[in-house]
Amino acid sequence: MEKRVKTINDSLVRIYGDILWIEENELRQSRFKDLTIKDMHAISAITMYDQKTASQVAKELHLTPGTLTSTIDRLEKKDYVKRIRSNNDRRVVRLGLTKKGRLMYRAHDAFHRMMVDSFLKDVEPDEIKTIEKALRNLENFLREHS
Amino acid sequence: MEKRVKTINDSLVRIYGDILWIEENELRQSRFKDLTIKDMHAISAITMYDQKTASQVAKELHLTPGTLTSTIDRLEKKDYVKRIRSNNDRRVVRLGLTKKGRLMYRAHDAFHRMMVDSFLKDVEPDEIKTIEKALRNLENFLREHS
DNA sequence: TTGCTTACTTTGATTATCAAAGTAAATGAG
DNA sequence: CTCATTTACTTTGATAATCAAAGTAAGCAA
Repeated sequence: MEKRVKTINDSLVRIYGDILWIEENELRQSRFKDLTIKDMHAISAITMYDQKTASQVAKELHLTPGTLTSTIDRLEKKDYVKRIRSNNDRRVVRLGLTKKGRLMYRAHDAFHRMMVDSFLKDVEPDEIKTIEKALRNLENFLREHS
Repeated sequence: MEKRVKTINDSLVRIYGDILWIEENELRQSRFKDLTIKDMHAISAITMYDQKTASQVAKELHLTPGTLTSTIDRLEKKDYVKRIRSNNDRRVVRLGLTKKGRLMYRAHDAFHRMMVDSFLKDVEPDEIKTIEKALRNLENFLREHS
């Protein structure tokens, strides 16, 4: 592998591996000790805003419907998430966050904001375009392969 | 969250979530169907080159010693990895790849190479410096938080 | 020699996950 | 309108990854 490509690859691999682990540690030291990172990412995917359906969230998280059901059971029991039966279609479960869930959501979002801010530290506005281009490239690559 | 930061964050989150899943699918269609992505990442961490110790690999993968032992048991049984008892210190297990393991390693590396190549498509040499800077920033941030 | 430390393995329990079967609501063809 | 089919989710039963803690065996130090 060309050296530059290899360096960037190694960096991406390290970052990828470390992020989950660091998020887990931050979580354990926070007031949300009763959650795993998977729980946190479920809360993050549900979001404060949309009232997505269970199927939508399952797809985003690449989980089977059964697994999502048990994830939601757990988060509902711990009072982070609530199920809202759709009135249009009584089969559909829409998902929302409780007050506690919204607190968690904001805390996680704040951590991500810090992470991205650090990522862009000393990066000039016109350089940001380069980064956005590269990320779009990668997303396109992943889309082609899925 | 500032709009630009939010866009980049969302992009990173999508990429993060999709990569594992896509690697898993590629794997299932390949000649290495008997491996999970976790197995693959263990093989990737062991590398073709270093003969790292079990402890080093466990640390890199953020696994406990016990979990690493069972991972290695599995990969040794499937003939991807071999244990090599150190002669200097008979407690130490050094890890190496078998022929099959090296094949897998190269295949996975090739996929990563494609991914990074796509990431850097249309990115000019001087723009690559920007990307390297941003990745260094992120690695420093993660180091501070671990 | 004896006690302490290190490197790994074993054990037992827990938990996330999936595939497949089940339930209940919506839809559509006749 | 009715019944077969599809859709959206839940339940069930099994499997596998993981961890903490205890165990083993080798090295080290006094």
